Amino acid sequence: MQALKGFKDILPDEAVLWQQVESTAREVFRRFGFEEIKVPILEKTALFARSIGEATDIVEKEMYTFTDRNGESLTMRPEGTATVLRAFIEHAMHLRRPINRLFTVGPMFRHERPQKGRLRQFHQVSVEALGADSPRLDAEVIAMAHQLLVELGLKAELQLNSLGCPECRPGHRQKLVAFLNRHREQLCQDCQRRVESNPLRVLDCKSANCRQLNAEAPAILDSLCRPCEDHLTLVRRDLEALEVPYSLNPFMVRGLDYYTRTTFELLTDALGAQSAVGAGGRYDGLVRQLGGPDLPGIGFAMGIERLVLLLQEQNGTPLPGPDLFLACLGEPAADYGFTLLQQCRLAGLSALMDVQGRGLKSQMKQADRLNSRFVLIIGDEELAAGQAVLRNLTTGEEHRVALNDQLGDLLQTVGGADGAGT
RNA sequence: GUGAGCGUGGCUCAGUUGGUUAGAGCACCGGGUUGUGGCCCCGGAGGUCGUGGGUUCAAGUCCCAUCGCUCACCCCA
Repeated sequence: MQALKGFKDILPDEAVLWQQVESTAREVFRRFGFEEIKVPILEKTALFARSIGEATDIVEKEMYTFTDRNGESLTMRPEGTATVLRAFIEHAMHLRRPINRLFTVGPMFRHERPQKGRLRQFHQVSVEALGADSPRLDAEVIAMAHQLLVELGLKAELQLNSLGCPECRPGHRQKLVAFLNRHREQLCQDCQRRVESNPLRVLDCKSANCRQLNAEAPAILDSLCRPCEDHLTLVRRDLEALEVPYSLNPFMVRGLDYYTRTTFELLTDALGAQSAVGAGGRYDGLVRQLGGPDLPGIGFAMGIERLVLLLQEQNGTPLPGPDLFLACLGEPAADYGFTLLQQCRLAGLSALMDVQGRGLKSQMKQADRLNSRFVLIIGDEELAAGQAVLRNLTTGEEHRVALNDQLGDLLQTVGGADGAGT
């Protein structure tokens, strides 16, 4: 038996990095006033079809969709925004406060061919700011995404674009399709197909020919209506004021249909073909489209696997070991040690001892392999004397501590050292 | 869905033109030190060579099929 293709076990060495990503995200988001919301991973299929777009690849061929015992079509969420918005609408959260700043963390599912940094079950931290169309909110959200990467010690390039709105986008699309059709023979196979299915995607093509042609293609930025243009200008002004570095990429496109105006991606060159560690944008018509009030919103998602891969490439973080290992010699000492072990744990220490009756040398070796900070050696003599030998495995220093009910010496030394030297 | 590469102990890999009991390093266990870890030395355990079939006196090695993994395309976090 083995895990399904594209599904992965996260072993302890790697789980440590996940904890680092998640706790850093929670801390940064907290400072920006974002609150956690926990939502189901299973929804009615229609929710995703309506929000992401019927004609997108995700909906057409990548969703884990099945019929449940009641005959209803259900889908394992392929992204986070639709679900959070459903919850937002269902609980009338817009009445709770004027702007809801929400985030959620958890698994997403897409039936794609697995690749480096891309799994069928992957995990995202997903952020949504709902209730205002102010460009300042865009800047705030983008700055927060940027800050999370900074605090994880990761470098990524922030690219910004605007996709316009229902007012100006159709005009641009028309101009673009006309242009592409005029130069159809110069496009690659894929792009010839894209002209029909998703003309914007042509702008994002990596083939040299297409890129060259794209440089002359009508840019969305030139077709923006006045309000959209002003919006972008103000977002840029705020990002500059906050000293968040970015570059404008007029060719950036999003895979989901619901985006309007501001879109952005956080890109790295360290993950092979999977260059995006995070991406997001504004989705002003989406809440209404899902049957809620006509409220604007902006959000982004970061891929946890991709962040962890980046962390792994940067440092080799050793697993933190226990605070204390009890090395006991003989049964009386082991019996005493076992109760002492419990006292240590109740007092807040991470503590372990051998349960297989092994020799001292072997126990010392175990303690070393576990990366334990201290070892307390207890034999018959120590029991009789009411004193045990406490050895610091980092420095090799030893001294005797009293074995009494208070454990004062022991807790002060081990607890007080607070991870130093490990 | 398309293309390419790779499957040998827990991990990383070696294995000559097919030729005896399939090796190494790391990790694991024991001993050298019967009460002291890391370094060193000695020993041990652990492998249906992904799976099935075929060719051959003989297959880890050649052929076919199949499964799995990886990378890339598509698309995307």
